[in-house]
Amino acid sequence: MPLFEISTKEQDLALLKKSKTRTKTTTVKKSGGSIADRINTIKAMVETHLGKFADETIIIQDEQTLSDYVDKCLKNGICSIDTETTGLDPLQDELVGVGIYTPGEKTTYIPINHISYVTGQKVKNQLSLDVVGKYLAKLNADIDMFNAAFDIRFIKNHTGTRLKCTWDAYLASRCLNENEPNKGLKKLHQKYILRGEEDAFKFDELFKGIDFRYVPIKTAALYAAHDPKITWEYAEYQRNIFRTKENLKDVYWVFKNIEMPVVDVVVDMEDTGVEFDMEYNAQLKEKYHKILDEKLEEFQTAYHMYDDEINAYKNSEVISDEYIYPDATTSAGKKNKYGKATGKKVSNRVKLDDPINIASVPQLQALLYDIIGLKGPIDKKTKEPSRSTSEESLKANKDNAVVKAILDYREFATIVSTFIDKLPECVNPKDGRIHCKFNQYGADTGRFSSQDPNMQNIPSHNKDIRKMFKATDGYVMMSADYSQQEPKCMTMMCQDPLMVNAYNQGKDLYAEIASLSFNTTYENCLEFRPDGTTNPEGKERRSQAKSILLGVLYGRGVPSIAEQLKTTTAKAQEIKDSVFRGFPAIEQFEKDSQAMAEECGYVTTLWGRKRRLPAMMLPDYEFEYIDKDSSDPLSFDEDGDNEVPANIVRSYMSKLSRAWGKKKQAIIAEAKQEGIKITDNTKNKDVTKVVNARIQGSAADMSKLAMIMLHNDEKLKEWGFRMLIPVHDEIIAECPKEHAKEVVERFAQIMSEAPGEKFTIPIKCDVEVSERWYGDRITL
DNA sequence: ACGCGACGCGCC
DNA sequence: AAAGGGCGCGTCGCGT
Repeated sequence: MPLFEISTKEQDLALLKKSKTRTKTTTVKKSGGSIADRINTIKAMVETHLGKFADETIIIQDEQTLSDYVDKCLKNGICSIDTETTGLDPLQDELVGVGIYTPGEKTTYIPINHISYVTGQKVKNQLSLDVVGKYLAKLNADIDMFNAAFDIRFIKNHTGTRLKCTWDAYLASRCLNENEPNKGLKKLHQKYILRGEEDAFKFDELFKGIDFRYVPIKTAALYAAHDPKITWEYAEYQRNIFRTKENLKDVYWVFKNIEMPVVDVVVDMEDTGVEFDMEYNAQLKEKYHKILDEKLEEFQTAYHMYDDEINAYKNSEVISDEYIYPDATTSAGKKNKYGKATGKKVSNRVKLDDPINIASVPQLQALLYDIIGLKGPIDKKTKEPSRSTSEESLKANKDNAVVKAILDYREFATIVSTFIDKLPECVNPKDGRIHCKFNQYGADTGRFSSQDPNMQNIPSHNKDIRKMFKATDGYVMMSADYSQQEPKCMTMMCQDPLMVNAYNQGKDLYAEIASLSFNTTYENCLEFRPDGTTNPEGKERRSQAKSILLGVLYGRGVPSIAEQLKTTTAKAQEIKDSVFRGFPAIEQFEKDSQAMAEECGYVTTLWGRKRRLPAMMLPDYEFEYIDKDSSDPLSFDEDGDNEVPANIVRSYMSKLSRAWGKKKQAIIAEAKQEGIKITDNTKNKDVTKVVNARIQGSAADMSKLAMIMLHNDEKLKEWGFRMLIPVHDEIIAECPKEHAKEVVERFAQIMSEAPGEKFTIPIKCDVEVSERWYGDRITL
C-alpha cells in the first residue's frame, strides 16, 4: 500500500465507487504541500469545526480508562463504535484507532497506531491492539455501527475480537428508504439529525491523501470520537421511526431478521475470499492476448481497404457540422453529417488515431458511418439511421469486413481486459486469494452487489474464466442454485392454483403454462418426447410461454417479447392473451401490484421488504391553466382558479390515452396553445419496475435467509463449510474434501428449507461439486 | 490530474 | 406506435 493514505468510514461508503482510484497512488505531494503543511491544515480545520467538542471528548490512553468506559457501556447496555484505518482493506490496511460512545457519557477515541510525522516513530501512550481487543471482547451490550461489516472485520483481524453488531445504521437506512441518495453517515446525520442547520464540512477533501496514522492524536480524537456519537444519534432516530410507524413493522422484521444476521455472513465471506490460480491465469493471458492481437490485426487489415476514404476524411474541409470531401473522385462534393455520439455537440471532425482505436466509439462511428458510409438500423426515436456501435446495431452490417472484425474483437476484448488482465491484480499477496467487497443491500431491490472485483459477473459462458477460481487445498468447491427461483416466487405471490399445482406435481412450469394456454397436452409442450427425440413444436410452445412469463416478470413490453420470439407484435399479444386467459392470477398479480404501487407509492416482497416507487402515485397527466397575466394578483389565487374543468380534462385524457410519441407531443402542444399546461408523468412512472421489484426482491430475501441458515448451521460449521460468493440465486461455497458428501446433502436441504412456510411448493436445489468454479463435476 | 457521463458488456 | 428489471466496471473523452 502507498504510504500516505487515509480512509475514514464515512468516506468508505460515500466514496464506495471511487475506492480504487483513491487507494492507488494518492500521495501527500500530489495533494499539495508537505506532510507538515497538510497536517497543520487538518489541525486547524478540525479545531475550527470540531473544537467545540473538545470538552466532551476523552482520549483513552490507559487500560483503566478503557475499562471504566467499557463498564459504562455495559451499564447502559448500548454503545456505538467506529474505526479509523489507513485504507479500505481490513486484511492489508492498518487499524489506527477506535471510537466508542455510550449515551450520556463523553465521546471517546482510543488511539492505537498513530505515528509522529516528524520522527516517523510510533507515538507514545497508545493502547495495544491486544489490550483494546481484550476490552472490546467484554462489550456484551447492544452495538450500533454504520456499515458494520467493515468495522467488525477491521477489529476482528487486528485485535482478534469479533464484535456483534445489533444495529447497522447503513442497513437500516437502506431498509427505511432505498432511494435515499445520501449513502454516507455524515450526510445522513446532517440531513436527518441536524436537519441541515449547520454546514456539512467536507472532511473527505481534508483528509484525502493523508495516512490517518500521521494525524496527531488530539486532532484525530476530535474528528474520530465524533463519529460513534453521530452513529448512535442517527440509529436512535431510526429506532424511533421504526417504533412509531406502524406500516414499517414488516420492514423492521426484514431489517432484524434478514439484514442484520447477514452482516456476519458477509464478514466471513469477505475475510475468506476465494483462491485464485495465478499460473492458470498466466496461461490464459498468453492464449487470449494472442487471439486478441490477431483480431486487432484483422480489423486493421479490413479498414485499410478504405485508406483512400480515410485520408479524404482526414483532409476534408470542415464546415460547421459538416465536411466536404475535397477529392471529387470519392464522394465528390457530397456533404455528410457526423459526430453526434452522445446526442450532444462533439468536435466537428473526429480525430482518428493511427491505427484507428478500435475501443473508441467516436472513431468507430466516423469510420463506419462517415467514411465507409454504412447505415445503422433506424433509431426508434429519431427515425434516423443509428450511429450506435453496439453489438446489436453492428449486426445490421455484419457482412462488412470491418464490422465483422469489430464484432470478433469485441467478443474477446471484455473478457481479456475485465477478467483475465484485471483479476490477478485483485489477489491479496498475503494469501493468494481474492477478497472482494459485498454490499448486501447494493441493489434497491434488496439484492447483493459485489465489487473490487465484481464476483457476480464473472463469465459463465466461457468456461476458462471461472476455472481461475479454485478450492483451497484439501477443499472442494460447490455451487448450489435455486432452479427457477423467480418464477417460483411469482407463483407464491400470485397464488395461482394452476401454477402451484404444476410445481407440486413436479412438472415443468413453462410447459404447463404452454399446455393450458394453447389447449394442448403437456407432452406437446416439452422439448423432448418420451423417447428422447426432440420435438420442435413443443420446444417452441414452451419457449413462448416462458417468454411471456419472464416478460411479465421483467416488465417487458409486448413488442420486445415479439422480437425475442421472432414473431410479430400482434402474434406476441395473442400469445400473451392466451397465457393470461389460462392463468388469470398472473394478470391479477400484475394489476394488484400496479394498484398497490399507485395507491401506496411502494410495493412489497413476500417477506415484507419495501421498494418505494413514489412516482407511481402521480396521475398520468396533470392539467393546469397557464397564467396569462402573471401581474394579475388573481392568477395566484390558490382556490382552484387554475383548475381545468373536468370535461376538458376528460376530453384530453381520452385523446392522450390513444396517442403515442409525436402524436402525444402534438396534443400537449395543442393544449399549450389553448393555455392549458399538460404535465406528462407517464414517462417517470416506474411501471416496469413494479412487478420485477416484488419478484426480484422476494428472491433476494429468500437467498439471504438461506445464507443465514447455512451460516448458523452447527453441522456445516463442524464440517468446515464456508460460503464464498452469493450470485443472486446461487451460492458458491467450499468445504474440506472429506466432508463433501454430507455437506452437499445438508447444503441442498437447507437451501430448500430456507423460505419456510411462505413457500408451499417444493424448492429443488442442485449442488455441483468440483475442484474449480465450474470445473469438471465431481461425483461423490 | 481527476471527476464524471456515456457507452458497451459481463452476470442473474 | 409501442421496447427490459437489477448490478459493477473498463474505456473514452469532455469538463474542470
